[in-house]
Amino acid sequence: MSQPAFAETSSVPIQFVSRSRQRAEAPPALTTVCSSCHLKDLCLPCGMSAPTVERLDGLHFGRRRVKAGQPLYRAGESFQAIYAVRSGTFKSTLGATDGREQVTGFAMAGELMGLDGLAQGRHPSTAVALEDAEICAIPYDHLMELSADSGELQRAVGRLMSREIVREHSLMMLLGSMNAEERLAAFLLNVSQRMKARGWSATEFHLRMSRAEIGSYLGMKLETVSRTFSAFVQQRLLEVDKRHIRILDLEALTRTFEGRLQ
Amino acid sequence: MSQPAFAETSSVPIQFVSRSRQRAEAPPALTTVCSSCHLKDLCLPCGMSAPTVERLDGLHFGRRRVKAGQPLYRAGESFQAIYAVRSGTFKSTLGATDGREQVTGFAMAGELMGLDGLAQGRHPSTAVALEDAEICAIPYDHLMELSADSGELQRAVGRLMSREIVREHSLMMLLGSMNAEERLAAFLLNVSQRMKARGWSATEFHLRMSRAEIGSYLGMKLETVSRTFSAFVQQRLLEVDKRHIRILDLEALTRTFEGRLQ
DNA sequence: CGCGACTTTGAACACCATCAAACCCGGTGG
DNA sequence: CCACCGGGTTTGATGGTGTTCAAAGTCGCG
Repeated sequence: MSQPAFAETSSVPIQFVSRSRQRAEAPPALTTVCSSCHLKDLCLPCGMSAPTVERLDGLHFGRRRVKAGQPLYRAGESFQAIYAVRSGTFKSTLGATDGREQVTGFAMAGELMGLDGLAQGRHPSTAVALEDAEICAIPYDHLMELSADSGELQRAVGRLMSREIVREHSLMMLLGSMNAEERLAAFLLNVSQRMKARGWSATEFHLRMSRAEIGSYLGMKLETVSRTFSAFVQQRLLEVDKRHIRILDLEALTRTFEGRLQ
Repeated sequence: MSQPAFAETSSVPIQFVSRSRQRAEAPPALTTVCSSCHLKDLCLPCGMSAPTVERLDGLHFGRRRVKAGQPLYRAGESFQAIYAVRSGTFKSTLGATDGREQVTGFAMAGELMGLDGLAQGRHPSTAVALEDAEICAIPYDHLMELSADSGELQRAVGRLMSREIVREHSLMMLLGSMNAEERLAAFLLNVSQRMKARGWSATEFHLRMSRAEIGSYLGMKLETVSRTFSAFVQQRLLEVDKRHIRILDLEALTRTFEGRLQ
């Protein structure tokens, strides 16, 4: 574990811009307030009352761009902030000492990353952008200070962490008891729902990750992922053109793994 | 994995403090204070300063016995409290609508359960005692109130949840990329470490769970678990008599899955 | 154009699941 | 006392699913 902390991580330093400064002089592009963010119903403020969201505006979010293929943070780095995806897609990976690594999740706009770093004060995982992306860095200390004053905020943060646990539970279920078709169906339906929640089509979308990354996430080899896609095409459940997916029969796809999840 | 250093078990006797504020319907439930609990270095108070632990004493823990085979809580029940195991062993399971269920974890003395219920306000999983057991019920509302006053406590709770996320990450790695021998070796070494942290032998112990439960947890069938045990016996890594395990060669067992985890 | 990264498809094989039988052990009841 | 039962475990034989190895196709890009 020889991880030079910030050496190669980012060319662009995170900028923490206070809200007053922002009003006064800072370029508006670099700071954000939750209350006027278009992602507020998906992201950190989800489910909070308006006054509480305004409280969040006091947070000094730093915005940062991350180029495709670049890491947002790496395993071993000290934990300072959690991250909210503004645009783009990320993968989180856990590395083994023998070089193998496994994808533990994909994050889309409005989703949070880095909650796992809190346990040890260092990130155990690495987050890499799958396309050019933009994030909000939410300083954890500051978030804790704020939530000490607000029960609602405190609870919301707890719920977010709990939701992450629940998410991983379903993934364990998937990895522990589903076959290849069920796994891929579950994955596609999950992506479909998340696309829909973001106002995109639930039945036609572009995957940002490679077959190998999907396979790593689902616990199967890239060849098996590819074969399973082909099988779905043959069954007329999907149309697939490389990473472009069109779901032809959502119900049948759902039936493929019905009763297996939740 | 995260193993807090083990401190003296024998010394401090458990103190039960009866409280005047007790609900009418409640049985003469005993309450417990964290500061004098023999599990305090493993459990909720782990890593907290003495003053903060004393703050925790203000929590009205309910103690409860759970008989072998009985549920502590069931999927679907409303979430009120998180639970700390005082004695005994539990399994957490996630059920599928088709009746299949999967074990998502085992909890031993000092470990917490139920954190996943916070997300939706109901427990998504069921916790069942594998032997006669005793737990502390930690009312979540009350815990939140307390932690609003104490940054340290607030952080500790956050760390606990994060640790759960990290734990599940390792399990995903296991389920996603290990073969049968690696999985069982990882499981046995994990149990071994947890036994050791509780002052028991790291090399000889009694498993509380069946082959089927181990299999469910590790994503394999009970027959495969059994065969893998036999293979380890043949390799002179273990002695196995039903659920009684003696590890003969800890290093070799470690080598079996070296580099795969973390 | 040609290279590299990614994807698809085929063929053979390995590993684990499945089905089946036997065993062990404690508990119950004739 | 023994027979019987049920739950859990072990072991064998067989087959299926997904992996592995290999080759060829596609696409973007310098």
